[in-house]
Amino acid sequence: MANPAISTPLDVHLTKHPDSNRAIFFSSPQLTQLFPRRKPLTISCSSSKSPPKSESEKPKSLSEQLKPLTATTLSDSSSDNQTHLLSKPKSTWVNPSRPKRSVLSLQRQKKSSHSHNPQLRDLRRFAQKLNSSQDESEDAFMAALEEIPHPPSRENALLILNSLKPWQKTLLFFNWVKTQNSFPMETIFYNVTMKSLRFGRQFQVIEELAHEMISNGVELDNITYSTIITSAKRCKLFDKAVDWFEKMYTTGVMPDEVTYSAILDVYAQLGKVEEVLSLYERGRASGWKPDAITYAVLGKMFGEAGDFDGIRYVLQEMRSLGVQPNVVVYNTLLEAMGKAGKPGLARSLFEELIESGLTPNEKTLTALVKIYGKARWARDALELWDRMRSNSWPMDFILYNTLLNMCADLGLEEEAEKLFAEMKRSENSRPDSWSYTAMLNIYGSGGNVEKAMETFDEMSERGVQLNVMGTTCLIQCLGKAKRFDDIGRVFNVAVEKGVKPDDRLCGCLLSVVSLCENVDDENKVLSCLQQANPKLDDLVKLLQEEKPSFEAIKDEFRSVISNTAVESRRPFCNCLIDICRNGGRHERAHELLYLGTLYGLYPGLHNKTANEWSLDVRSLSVGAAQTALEEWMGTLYRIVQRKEELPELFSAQTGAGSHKFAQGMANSFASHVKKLAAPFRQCEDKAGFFVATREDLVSWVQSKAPSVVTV
DNA sequence: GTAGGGTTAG
Repeated sequence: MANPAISTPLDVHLTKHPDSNRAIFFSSPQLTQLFPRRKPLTISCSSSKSPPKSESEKPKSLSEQLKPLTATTLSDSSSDNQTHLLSKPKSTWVNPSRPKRSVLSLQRQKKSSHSHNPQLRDLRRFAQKLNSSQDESEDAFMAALEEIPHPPSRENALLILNSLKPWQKTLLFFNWVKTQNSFPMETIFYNVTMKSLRFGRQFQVIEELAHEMISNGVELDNITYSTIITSAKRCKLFDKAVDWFEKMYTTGVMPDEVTYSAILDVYAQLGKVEEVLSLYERGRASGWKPDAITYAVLGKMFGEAGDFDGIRYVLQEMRSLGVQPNVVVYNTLLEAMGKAGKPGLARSLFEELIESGLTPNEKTLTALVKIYGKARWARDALELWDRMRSNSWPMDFILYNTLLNMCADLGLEEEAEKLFAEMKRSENSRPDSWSYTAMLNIYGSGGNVEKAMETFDEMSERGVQLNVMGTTCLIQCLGKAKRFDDIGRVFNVAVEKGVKPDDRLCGCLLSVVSLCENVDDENKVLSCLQQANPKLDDLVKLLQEEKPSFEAIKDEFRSVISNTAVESRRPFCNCLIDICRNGGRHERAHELLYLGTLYGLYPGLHNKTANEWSLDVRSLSVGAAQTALEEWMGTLYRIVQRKEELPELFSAQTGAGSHKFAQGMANSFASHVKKLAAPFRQCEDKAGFFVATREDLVSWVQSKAPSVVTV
């Protein structure tokens, strides 16, 4: 029976794009030729058709105009009004003789400038007093209001309203001013109050105020609408944000660029890329020259989608319009490059930022450090680190922690220790739970069990909260050192401190089970697993029994796997296979590999072309890889015997392991190949790549008894 | 937090 949870697609091969392109965007038009054009978007604009005269003269509401764009979208490619948005941004769909109706006002709403208030200091101080009052009750606040130093004139009231927080106090003051009846409540009072409510994520109250404005005939302006829209956005009420955006058109208020880019961000966060682009294009066609913030919104959207072509498009648009990115835009685009897997282009973009005379901030550097760490670009990471110090670029504790994580990614233990000590000495960047976790990760993956345990003890002494990732790193490290008693202790401390075991921790316990050499140790670890995930523990015990039928295993396996986070499913299966092999249950290991394959945990394990069949075991554990090799050799043996057609070349890939601490998968695989006397040879120029020719394979089959290769 | 839009960590 198909289990929907099991058929969830797995992201198996985290394809890396090891680009090292140093081309700089704003100065290299050739770069555009290196990449394929983005798939053109098609758009059907009902409003761009030539409508009958009478209808074209009738003003169409902007909401109506936008509808085909935002709601019915852009899929109707049969329309002859289709436009290739991205490949031809300034295309012919705007008929100059009949200019399209504007979708936004090119003039940004002006803010009133307030004149100097001689009572400013008094009023500020009074507002501070209201803010800092310990008694949060309404009565206390109302009593404190009695002491207002000057009468609440329009200007005075506005000044106080602007300085109040949190939102409860702002709202109380706003309502109090209303009861004073000294002057009519204008839009600006609502706007200021709504802003405070937005900090408190009080969308419902904001909406009530908006309705009050409507019923009292107070004008809602662009500032009101943009505040409402961004409040809804912050509360993830995207439907509400869109509703209010449409409401402004129907009530005849034209958005300016601030409101417009706010709504672009709403659609961007909804992942509605095509809608964002059509709105963007409509704005452009109205004569809008977007500012850097708009491009930050677009850049982030493409980054979230991992859409490198889209990021490139953003850069091209900015360049062609002469919009100079600011640091925030660069930061967003750097993040986006990271998510699109383009470390080389991120590096170029960073150099461009420097050349443009901007100074990177903490977020810039955090983004880049993270990218270099994940790409395992040690040289670039260390070079960047040097530059950070020599230029005294700003640091904060997130950047410190990101640097520590980078050290973990690159296996830079000494550098991490220096950094960690520096954090301890610092004023504002004391090591927190993240920092300690990074250290546990570094010591754990480096196999430095003594220091990992010292770190663990230090955390207890300093009252730093242990989290599930730290626990996992520690247990993994203790497992490799075969310190099974300590595993039980660490596990119990973690649970006592409120750590909730997740699937990664269970996978880690499972991998430790596979390292145990006797039943005593195994039971120590299994008792942890029993607490963390009883069903998984049951499955391990079932696999160790003599009797269970394949059907029984299949049922239990499916039940466990379907309740497991997608990214932990393959690791679970790998460990279960290892446990079976270690216990001498090879047949059961083959059954598990079969089940894993059946449930889609090993896509891409086998690849066939006319000339080459290959086995890719890079995402398997050592035991699972051996099982897969045996299985494959058995299959090939039978195919040779049946004299079926074979390709010229056979290959197996173990990967060379770019990580400093990566297990020697290639070595184990090589020795297993030798044990089977299989005809695979590791390529001298390509580590982790094994090949055999058809001739090798056929002569090997002819020289072997079936029992050698079949399990 | 100068009435409104955009950016940092397993």
